[in-house]
Amino acid sequence: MNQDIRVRFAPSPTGPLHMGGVRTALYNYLLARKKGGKFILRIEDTDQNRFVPGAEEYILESFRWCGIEFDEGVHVGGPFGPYRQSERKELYKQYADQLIQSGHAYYAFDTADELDELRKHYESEKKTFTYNAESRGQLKNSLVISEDEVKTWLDTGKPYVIRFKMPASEEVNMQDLIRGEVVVNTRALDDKILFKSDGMPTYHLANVVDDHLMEISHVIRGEEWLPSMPLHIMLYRAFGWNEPAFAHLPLLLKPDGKGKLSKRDGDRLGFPVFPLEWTDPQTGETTRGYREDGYFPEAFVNMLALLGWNPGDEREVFEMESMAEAFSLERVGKSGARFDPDKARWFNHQYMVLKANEELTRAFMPVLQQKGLMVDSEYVQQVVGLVKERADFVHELWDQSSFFFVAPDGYDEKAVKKRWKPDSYDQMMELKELLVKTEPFTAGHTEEMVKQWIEEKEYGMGAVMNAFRLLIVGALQGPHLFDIIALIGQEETLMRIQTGLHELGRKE
RNA sequence: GGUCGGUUCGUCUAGUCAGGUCAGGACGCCAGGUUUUCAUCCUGGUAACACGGGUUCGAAUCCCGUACCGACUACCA
Repeated sequence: MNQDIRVRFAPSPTGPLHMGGVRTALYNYLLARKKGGKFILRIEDTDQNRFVPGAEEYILESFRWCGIEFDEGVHVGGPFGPYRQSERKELYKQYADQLIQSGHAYYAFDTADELDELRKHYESEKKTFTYNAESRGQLKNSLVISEDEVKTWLDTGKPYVIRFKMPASEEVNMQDLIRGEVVVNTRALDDKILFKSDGMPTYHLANVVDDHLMEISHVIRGEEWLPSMPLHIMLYRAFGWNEPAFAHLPLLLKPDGKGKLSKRDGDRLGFPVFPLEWTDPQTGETTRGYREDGYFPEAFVNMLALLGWNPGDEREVFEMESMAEAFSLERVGKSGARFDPDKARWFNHQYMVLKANEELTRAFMPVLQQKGLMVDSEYVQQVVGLVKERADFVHELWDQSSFFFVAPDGYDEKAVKKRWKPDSYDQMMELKELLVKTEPFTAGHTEEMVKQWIEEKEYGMGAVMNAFRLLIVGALQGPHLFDIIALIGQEETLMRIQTGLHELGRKE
């Protein structure tokens, strides 16, 4: 039984893709990559009322950004298409009919309003209405109505749905790759609608039919689907089809409190919940995304992968390739994983340090241009190399490096108080004289010269260097000072000293 | 309410299937070190087996119960 691995991610285009959904897709993708299988994107748009324009494009763009690629799907095609359920509409009816034929399903003519009414009535008596073996005998369906009348109603176009005839009491034994054996008695289940009165299948039918037709080997999805696994299993059995393997992933939980991670948590705690920025076409409301917040896709994906899965060793920073290599469903945890924004930031920092200066420069150039700075990218690369390990995001680079591009427009008050001493003025004056004649103006050489001079004059290293830094940077921060002056150059260095001398003056 | 699932440091987790290292790593936090500054970095520290029974020489690990948490319970997916 060396069956080919075929997995799918099947979102419904009802809005932006939640990061939990991205993780689900990622695990599917990783398994496919690991096993040399196929990864399929299927759009589950059987609910016409919930269709949101732009959502499908958003989903595609999200995966493109994340570096998650599909072998088959709406956008790339494939031998099992179409991959959009609305385009497969004609397919489903025959399968629903097949189930009616075999006695596993039946027509039901109760209207949504009637059922609502019934539910309310039950609720008022503190009971729960369930459309099941117990109640179906009292309702309007082909199990109680005469065959002739059913035929007449059908012929006259009376709205109907097709429901699954759930056995009254039967143990369903199921195997979940993550949770092991799960047993449910059908008495706790209801006669789920398989085919809606609008002519579309529900998720349950479409999902099972498509997974079968597309020869899906593993259904890997969120834990919220666990309760409907028995129905799906029953469906496979009713059709007489082989069941795929199932794996229900643990939920992504909010950083604080309880419950699954929601958009509101992100708004409340200040982090994105979606991969990309999303603007609601209805309200115009915009929701932030990881991409726009400055996360590297590699970091986002890496962080997500480790939420619920680990390689079994102590590696944490993974590129997609090695992640796929190390991935296995056996190492996916059972319990919900709380999202930690701090750790997400840490992951981004790891990639910041890892990234080539060229790549960071490409990302940083637009920031510089926006500030009206025309700088050589060779120069920026050197700057980035010096400061990247001090930042978590590209947009933090400016704060760490502004003094490489513009002279200080003021001097940090506290720093002045602490480091601009009565001796400083004369010492800096001397330093300027020294630097005028220092040649070549490299980091190594200037450092050598300055340190030698400090020693000869028996000035305090700390006193001189801090005052010097203050004049060059405007504050007591930044990388190695001799690296800074070497980059900005001799002329600029001398100018900044001159300006600083003038601005700060001699302290009495 | 019912059904199903889950429970190791504050957080992500290793260890559980094949009982036996002071329960390991990472994030965060704290302290120290390196440094001309800040940051990075390095070193160290902090801190957990939900609870109660049982089986056993020995239980985070096996069994039972309890508690707590969550998901689901639509002509939504």
